[in-house]
Amino acid sequence: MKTLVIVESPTKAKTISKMLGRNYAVKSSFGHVRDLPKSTLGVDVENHFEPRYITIRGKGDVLKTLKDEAKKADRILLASDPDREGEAIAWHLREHLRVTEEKCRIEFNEITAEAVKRAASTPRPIDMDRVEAQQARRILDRLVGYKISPLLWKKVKKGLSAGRVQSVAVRLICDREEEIRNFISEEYWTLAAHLDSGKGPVIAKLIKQAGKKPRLSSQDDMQNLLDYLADKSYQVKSIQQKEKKRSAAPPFTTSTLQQEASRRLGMVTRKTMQTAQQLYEGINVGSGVVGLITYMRTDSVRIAGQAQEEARAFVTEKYGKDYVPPKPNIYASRGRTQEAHEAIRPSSVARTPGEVKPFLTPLQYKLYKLIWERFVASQMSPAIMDTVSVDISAGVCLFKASGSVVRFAGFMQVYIEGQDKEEEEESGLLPPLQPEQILPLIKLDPKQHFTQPPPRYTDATLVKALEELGVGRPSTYAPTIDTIINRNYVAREAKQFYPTELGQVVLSLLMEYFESILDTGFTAGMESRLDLVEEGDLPWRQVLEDFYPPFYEALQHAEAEMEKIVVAPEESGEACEKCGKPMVYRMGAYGRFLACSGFPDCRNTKAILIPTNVKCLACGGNIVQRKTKTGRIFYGCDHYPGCAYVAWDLPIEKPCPVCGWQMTVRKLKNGEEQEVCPNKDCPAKGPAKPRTTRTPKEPKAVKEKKTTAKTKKTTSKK
DNA sequence: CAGTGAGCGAGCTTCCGCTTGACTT
Repeated sequence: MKTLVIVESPTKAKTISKMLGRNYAVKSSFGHVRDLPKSTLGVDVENHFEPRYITIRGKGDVLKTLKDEAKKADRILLASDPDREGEAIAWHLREHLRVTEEKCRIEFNEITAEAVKRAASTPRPIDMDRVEAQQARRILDRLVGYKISPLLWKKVKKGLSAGRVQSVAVRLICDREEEIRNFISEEYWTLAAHLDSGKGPVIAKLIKQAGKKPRLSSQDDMQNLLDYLADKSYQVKSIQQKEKKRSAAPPFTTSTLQQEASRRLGMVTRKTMQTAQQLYEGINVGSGVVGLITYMRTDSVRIAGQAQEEARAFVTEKYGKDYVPPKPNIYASRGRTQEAHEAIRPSSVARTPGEVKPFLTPLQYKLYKLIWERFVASQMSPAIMDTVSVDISAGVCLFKASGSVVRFAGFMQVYIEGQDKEEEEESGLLPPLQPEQILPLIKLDPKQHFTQPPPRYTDATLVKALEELGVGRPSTYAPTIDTIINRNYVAREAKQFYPTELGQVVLSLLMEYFESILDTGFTAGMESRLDLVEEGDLPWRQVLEDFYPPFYEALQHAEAEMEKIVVAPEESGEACEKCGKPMVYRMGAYGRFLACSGFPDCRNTKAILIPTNVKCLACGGNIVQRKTKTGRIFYGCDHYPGCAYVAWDLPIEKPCPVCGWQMTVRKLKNGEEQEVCPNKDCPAKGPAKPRTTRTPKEPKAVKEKKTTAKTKKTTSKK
C-alpha cells in the first residue's frame, strides 16, 4: 500500500518524507495550484459570483508530477497548511487530482514524527465552510483590485493599481505625511536640579508646580521659575523602593522578525525574508545540509513542547537553573491569527550562533543570531530590577529623582528587544538618601525643547501597523511594500517612507470614492464575516451579495464623476540646455528620468545622475552613479559618451598598478572592502590571493544545492 | 552597463495569498 502525501513547501516535504518511511511518497504543491485567471475578472457577478479557476501559469509541471504520483498511489493525503488558505489548496488539489476518498485531508501544527504519523492515521473530509471563506476572501479581493485599478488607468495613468491591502498601506503613509505637514512645533522647557546628597550627586527632574504639570513654554517662563527657586531649599519628601519585573518578548513571528531586523540590522523586509528562507531551506554546517530555523512565514508565537524543553535544558546548563522559570513561558498570540505554523525559532538551540558562524554569510549569521537569542530569551526567567524613586520639594515645586539597577538579569543576559523610539531609561543607583534630608543645590539645568512631529514609517513600523490592523498576511508584507514602491506611490529614502505626488493624488481619489474600503477597519469587518462563513453560519455568496451592490454604486459614481487627473511632474530645478525650459522628473519604462517640460516641442531627455565626489582619472570629468535598465547601480563618467570609463563598483582616484585603469572599491559580502581593477582585460586579472582565502565556504554549498535542484527539475520535465 | 514621456488605439496593465526560483557582476 502506497500513500501520496502532498504538502505546500518542498523543504517540508523532504523533512516529512524521512519521518513517514518508504510506504509514503511526499511531494509538494509549491503553494496554490489553481486561481482566478490573471487576464480577466474570472468572477461571474451576474451569476452569484461564480468563480472560474484555472491552473496557475507555470504550475503545469508541478501538477503533472502530482498527477503521475497520484496514479502510482493507492491513497492520497492532502497535508497543506492547517489554515484557511491551506484548506483551499487541499480542495483545489482534490478537484484537480480527482481524489475520490472522502477523508483525504490531514493537518498537523508541529513537524515531529509523532504528530505527522498521528495525522496520517486520522484523515478527515475537507472542511468546505473553510474553503468557502477563502473563496469569498479571494473573490472580494479580486473585485476590489480588478474593478478599481482599470478606473485608475483611465483617469490617472496606465499600470496603476489599488487593492484592499496595498491601498491601506499607501493611506497610512500619506496620512502620516499629512500629520507631519500640519504639525505645529511648540516650544517647551524642562528643568533638572543637580543636588548634593553628601555621598554623591543626585539629578532630579521638575515634575510638578503647585500640584500641576509644569507649563514652561518660553524662556521668560523659565526665568520666572528660576527667580522663584533662587531662595528655596531642596528637601527629600518621600522615598519609594520597588522591585520591578520585566519579562522577555515572545519568540518571533514574521512581522516581529521583520521589525526587529529592520530596527537592529537595518535590513529591508525583502532582504530579511530572503535570508530567513536560506536559513530555513538549509545550510551545510559541516555535517550536511540542515534547516537552521522553522518556517519563516507565520503569525503564531506557539512553540513545540520538544523545542521548549530543549531550550530550558540548554539555559539551565549554560546559565544555571535560576534562569529558567519554574513554569515554561507560554505566549498568547495577539489579534486574529491562523496559527498554521510555529513561531520562528532555531530548529535546535544546540546549534549556537557561534558554532554555525563559519558556515554562514554575515547576513545569515546576524539574522540567525537574532532568531536564536530571541527564542532562547523567550524561555528564560524575567529580569528583576531594583528601582528607587525620590520626591524632592522646593517651595511649591516638586522634583523627582529615580534610579534603577538590575538585580537579576534573567533573559536580559541573552537578548533585549529593540525600540522604535529612543526611550530614556534611568540606570544606575541613587546615593543613599534620608527622608527630610536637605540637599544643597549644585546647579539648575534648564533646557529648551520643541515638540516633534510623529516619525515617518519605516519598514518596521509600517509592517507593525499593518499587522495590528489585521491587514495583510505574513507572506504579503514584503511584496506589498515592493508593490507600492514599484507603482511609485511611495519612496523609501534613508529607511523612511514618503508618499510621492502620484501616491497622494491616487489616494485622495480613492478616499473620495471608496472610503469604506480604505477604512482601516474594513479588513477587520471582512474577517468577522469570514469567521461566520467558516462556522457555517453564513453562506459565502452572502458576503459578496452584501459587499458588491454598494461597491458597484461607488464604481459607477467614480466612473461618471472622477475627473481625469494629470499629475503635475516634479520640477528638478535645472533648465533644459536646448530650449531653456525647466527640466522635470518623469516616470518611464525604466524608472524616473529627467525630461524637458517643453515636450513634445523639445524632446530633450537625460538620465538622473547622482554625483560621487570622485574625479575621472581618464578625462578629468566627474564620476557619477547611474542605473542600468534592470535597476542595477553602476558608475560612469559624466563626460559620457565622450569618455567611456565605466565600472560596477565605486571608483577611487587611484590608477591600477598593472594596467593604469582607474581602480574601484568593491564591498565584499563579509563587509570588508577590496580594491578591484574594473578592466576586464587587465593582465593582473584579479589578485588570486584574496579570492581564494576570502571566499566563504557557504556560497559553494548553496550553489551545489541549486544545481542539484535544477538538474532534478530538468529531469522531471523530461 | 548609458533606455524612456503624448496620441494614433493594436493588446496589455491590475488584486491577495500560498509557494520557490530565474536572471545578473
